[in-house]
Amino acid sequence: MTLKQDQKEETRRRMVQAASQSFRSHGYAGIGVDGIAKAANVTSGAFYAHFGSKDGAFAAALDVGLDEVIDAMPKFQEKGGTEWIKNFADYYLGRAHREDLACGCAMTTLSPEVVRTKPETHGAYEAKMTKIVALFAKGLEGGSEEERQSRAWASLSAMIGGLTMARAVKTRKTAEQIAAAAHSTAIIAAGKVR
Amino acid sequence: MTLKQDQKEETRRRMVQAASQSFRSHGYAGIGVDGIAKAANVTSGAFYAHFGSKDGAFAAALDVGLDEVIDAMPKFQEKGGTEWIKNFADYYLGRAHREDLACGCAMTTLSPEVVRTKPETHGAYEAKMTKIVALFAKGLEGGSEEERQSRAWASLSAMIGGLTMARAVKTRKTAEQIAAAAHSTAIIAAGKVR
DNA sequence: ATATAAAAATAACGATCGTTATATTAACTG
DNA sequence: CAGTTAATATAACGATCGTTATTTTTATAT
Repeated sequence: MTLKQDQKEETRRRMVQAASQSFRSHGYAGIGVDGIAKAANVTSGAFYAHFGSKDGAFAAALDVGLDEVIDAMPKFQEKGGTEWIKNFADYYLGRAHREDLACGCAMTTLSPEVVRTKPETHGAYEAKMTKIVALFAKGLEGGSEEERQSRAWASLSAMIGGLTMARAVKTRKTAEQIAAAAHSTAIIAAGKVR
Repeated sequence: MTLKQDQKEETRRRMVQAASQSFRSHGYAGIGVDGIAKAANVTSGAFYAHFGSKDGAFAAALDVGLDEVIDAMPKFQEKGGTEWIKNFADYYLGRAHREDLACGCAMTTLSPEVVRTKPETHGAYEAKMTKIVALFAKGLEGGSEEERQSRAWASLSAMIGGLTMARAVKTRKTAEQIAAAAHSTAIIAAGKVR
């Protein structure tokens, strides 16, 4: 690994991070290539050398964003049992996460953008989300694998929808009402109540 | 009501509808003023005469979008009882709604955009959503008013989150798995299981 | 040290961005 | 019918859009 390769890798890391935060904060169309490049302390030249297109940068940001979830899931679950889901929901719907768009979970910030991307990106999204749901389901008990995955989808739905509304609302009071409701349902949905 | 006023009203109606569909389809930053004006068969001149700014058009689109939900809610509930929620979830997570972004419910398509708007729009969003939840809760049974509203938030969370993911995924098979899971949880959340 | 390679910066492209100012059209009032 | 007013169209603004081509910089290999 030569020095030049190191620097290139470092530059790419910074650019992916800048793209990631920018797309989450401002949406796909809400930030420009120059803006992302500037946030990474490079210029558009480096941007296109690494990503090829704005679409490409979004795909990369989505990829690492969902990988963050994939990496985090086992850490929540490492103690065994099913109490991890409470900790997960605590974090996901808690104030810190609610009030940080730039570093907010990609499932909530980027999913609404994926709808408008090219089919290729749809496919990558589905693959990663399926992986996330499989990991989520691994931390659930009872029922068949298919049932557990269904409960995982349901629990994630509640958290993502709740987080989205809680963020859109003006007062913290209402945001917390929404978060509490979604929190409760996310946990129930994950359990075997059906 | 003079002819001129009639025409102005008609123009505004077309523009609000164009803004509504455009913002839902492409997101706030994904469509330009000229694009919206063209979709309404007018020019940017008429746009600014009516809305004052692009922000203003978004606020108007959000307003009518959430009013659509407010208007629809009593229609679902008119027969009394709680079975209406199944019909609501059927529609909300069904294929037709999943595959129509432009006419898709504003709660799902516009909420992620509201996060980035000015405080004023946040406030309008909260007011309308609170109204929607109150109407939703009116169709639920058991528990206090506060509990019923909490269940309404929870049920909406599941539907919105589920719809968002179902739309982002590539294959219909997976979309339907997500929709089914969210559907089930939306109904359970609306009932008094907690 | 010099030549070669790659990485990033710079400059420029036409297109579109949101917005303002002005001009044109058409309906209302007398 | 003439004059006024309101609604919409037109034209233009500087800024930014995504992208390509070229130039500069810098590290590696000879």
